[in-house]
Amino acid sequence: MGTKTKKEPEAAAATATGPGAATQLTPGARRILDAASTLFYERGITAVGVDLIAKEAGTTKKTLYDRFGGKDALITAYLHERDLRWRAWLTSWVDTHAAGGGQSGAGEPLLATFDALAEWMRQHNPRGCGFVNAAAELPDPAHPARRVITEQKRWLRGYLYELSVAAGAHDPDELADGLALLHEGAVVLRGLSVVDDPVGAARALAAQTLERALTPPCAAGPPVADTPPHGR
Amino acid sequence: MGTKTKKEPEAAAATATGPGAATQLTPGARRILDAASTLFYERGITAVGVDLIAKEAGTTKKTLYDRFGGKDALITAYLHERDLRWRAWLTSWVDTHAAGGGQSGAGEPLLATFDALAEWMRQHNPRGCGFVNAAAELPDPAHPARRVITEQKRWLRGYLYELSVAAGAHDPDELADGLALLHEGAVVLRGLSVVDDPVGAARALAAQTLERALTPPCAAGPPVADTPPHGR
DNA sequence: GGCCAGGTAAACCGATCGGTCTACCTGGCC
DNA sequence: GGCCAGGTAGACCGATCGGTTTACCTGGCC
Repeated sequence: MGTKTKKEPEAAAATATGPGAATQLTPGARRILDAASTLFYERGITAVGVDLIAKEAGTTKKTLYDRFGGKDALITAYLHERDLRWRAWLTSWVDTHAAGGGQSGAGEPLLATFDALAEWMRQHNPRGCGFVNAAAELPDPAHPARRVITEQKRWLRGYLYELSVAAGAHDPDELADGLALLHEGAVVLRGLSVVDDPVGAARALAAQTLERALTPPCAAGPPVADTPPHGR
Repeated sequence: MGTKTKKEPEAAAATATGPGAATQLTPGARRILDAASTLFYERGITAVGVDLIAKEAGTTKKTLYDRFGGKDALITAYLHERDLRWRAWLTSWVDTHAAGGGQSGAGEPLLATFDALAEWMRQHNPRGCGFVNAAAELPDPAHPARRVITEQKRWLRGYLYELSVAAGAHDPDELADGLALLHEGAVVLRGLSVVDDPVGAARALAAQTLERALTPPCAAGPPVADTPPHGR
């Protein structure tokens, strides 16, 4: 094989590396990724074939394989970009909606994350969390997209932890875990018509939790044993 | 198309109707359903083909189609049986572990549901909730298995509601919603290595919530506005 | 003009998909 | 013995899967 310029699909850079790498894409690649994002989320990853993606994007499989290298890389790119969008959405929402004078105190940014989630889901989330769905369809732990999925969840927990510390929680780890639980639960229960307003319920429960987590531990906390019967 | 005895795959009864219908199955059908359950859960529904299921069960596709009628019905039967197992597990656990003198009061049965969940997942749940995963792979709302999925979630919420009423919660609806949220969140976050002990965290948060939900509303509740900024 | 990245069009590959079919064997029941 | 449900074995169907290949067109840049 000569030293020609072929080989190594360039968009592979968008799959695993730099944050802004997903921005500059060939027009064809852009349409492919957009089409793939919609189809993967709405119909499922394994249920959507590359032929359909290419057709829907108005291109051919050739372009798809030239730009992305394969379906797995395209899946990874889809999740990566979705992750970037969600992070940007959440942080900018929190920055704008909780920066001013929140009347409910230091926990305002943490509560705002639930409002951001509600609006995000209202706009583009009728089928639950794209990452949880993807994880369901990609059992292989070695699949490159798995890293993107776990990173997304880990980032949210980390973000909630930062906000918890900033809010002055006396156990930011516990608070972040609890709020992460509520986030995931709300996303899952939405779409499955079992709870009327899952995000609202999660926010209400979060407000209760916050109230307790932000008051000094000596204030009103009864000395209940918080260790479950079977320990650990 | 005479009036012969062919037609109408019998196991279709196990897909949509009666609760105990899944019990009496042909030996071959039993092996097929067992194999399908394992494969569907561990590798994903769309990723597993009927050929593999038949081979793994030591039968042929002929038997599979004779007994179940098609892949969709087999999927439905898989979810239905898993649902039955989970309900039996949860209720029997709560009955045996919370019937006696729970020292933490009337909320004991509700807390016990989290212990039941923890043990259930420890035994057979490395890949998250089979129903959530299935929902991710079956976008079509008309798919027969969707009914089983939503029924499973609805049942859990209903069960939590009953226990909440029995515990004397002054807002059993709100409590059931909150606990359902924690259940789902715990199941999702397990397997995605982001929180050390999701079920434990959920249980701890549930204990806090219970404490508040079971005390009279006039006790210590500050009159904070529980309406989010943007209402609803 | 030459070069080349980017793209379109379409044939092609082996494998697998869900599903059907014929043929034959077995054991129990009437 | 006849009948039949249940099962095994395996060929077969059209469609689609992920992926590769050849050929040709286009516009910009040197």
